[in-house]
Amino acid sequence: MSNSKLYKGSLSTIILKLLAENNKMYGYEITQKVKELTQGELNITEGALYPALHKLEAEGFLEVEMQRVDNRLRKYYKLTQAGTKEKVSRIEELERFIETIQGIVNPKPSLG
Amino acid sequence: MSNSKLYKGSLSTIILKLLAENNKMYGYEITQKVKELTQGELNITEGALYPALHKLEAEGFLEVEMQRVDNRLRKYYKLTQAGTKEKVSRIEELERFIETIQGIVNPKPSLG
DNA sequence: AAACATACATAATTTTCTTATGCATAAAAA
DNA sequence: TTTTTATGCATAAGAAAATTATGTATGTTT
Repeated sequence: MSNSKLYKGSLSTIILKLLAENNKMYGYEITQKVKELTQGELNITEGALYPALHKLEAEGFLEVEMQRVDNRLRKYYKLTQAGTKEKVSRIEELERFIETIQGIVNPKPSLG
Repeated sequence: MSNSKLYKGSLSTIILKLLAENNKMYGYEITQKVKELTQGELNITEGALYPALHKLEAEGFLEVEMQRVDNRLRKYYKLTQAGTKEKVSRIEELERFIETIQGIVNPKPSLG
C-alpha cells in the first residue's frame, strides 16, 4: 500500500497540517485527501492512521466531535490551541529535515 | 543526538549515496562526513550505523576491505554493482518522497 | 449474492531507530 | 598522571512507528 519507509515519522505532521487547513476532518477523509494531494503516491493505512490520531489526541493536540452522517459514525478531529502551535513547529522541523537531506543528496560544492 | 524521527528510513540511502561519491569509506568516516555535510544537524549514532552497514552488506550492496591504520582497524566499505544500482533507485525514491511531502506541505492551489 | 466503498478500531509483527554498554588504541586535558 | 575525548568497531535492550491482518458495521454497485 503505502510507498516507502521514508514516510515513517511524517504522518503526524501531515495530519496536523491537513487539520490546520481544513478546520475539521475525520479519519477516512484524511486518507482520501492524502491520496488526492499526492496523486496516489501516499496511501495511509488505517493501522497507522487511527493510532496516530489517538496519540495526537492524548497529547492534547486534537479534540474530537462525533457526528452521525447517513447512519454512519464519523469522528471529526480539529486542532486545539496546543495543536496549532505544534503544527507550526513540526512543519518547521519537516522543512529543516528536507533541507538537511538535500544537503547530502545534492551537496553544494565547497568553495575552495 | 540525532535530530528527528523524520530521519527514519533514510539512513541506508544516505550510506549508498556517500559511498557512490567517495568510492570507499569506513564507518566512523561516514558519521563524520554526514555531520560535516549537514552542519551538525544530523548525527548518525553507531547503534544505527553499524547494523545498517551490516544489512547492506548482507543484501549484497556493499563489500568490505579491512585495513590497519595507525594500529587501528578500519573496515572500508564500497558499493558492489548491485549496490550502485540500488543507490540509483533509492535516491529516486527519496527525491520522489520529498516531492510528495511538498505536495502536502506546500500544495499547489487547484485550478478552478 | 458478492464485491467494493465508507467508517471506525485493535493485535501481532516488523523495521528501524535510540540508549546503553563493551572492547581497544591514542591523544589531549585536567 | 589520571581522566576525558577522539578514533574505531560491535551488540543488546528497549522504544517508536509503521505494515499486515483482522474485526465490526452500513450502504452501494455489480
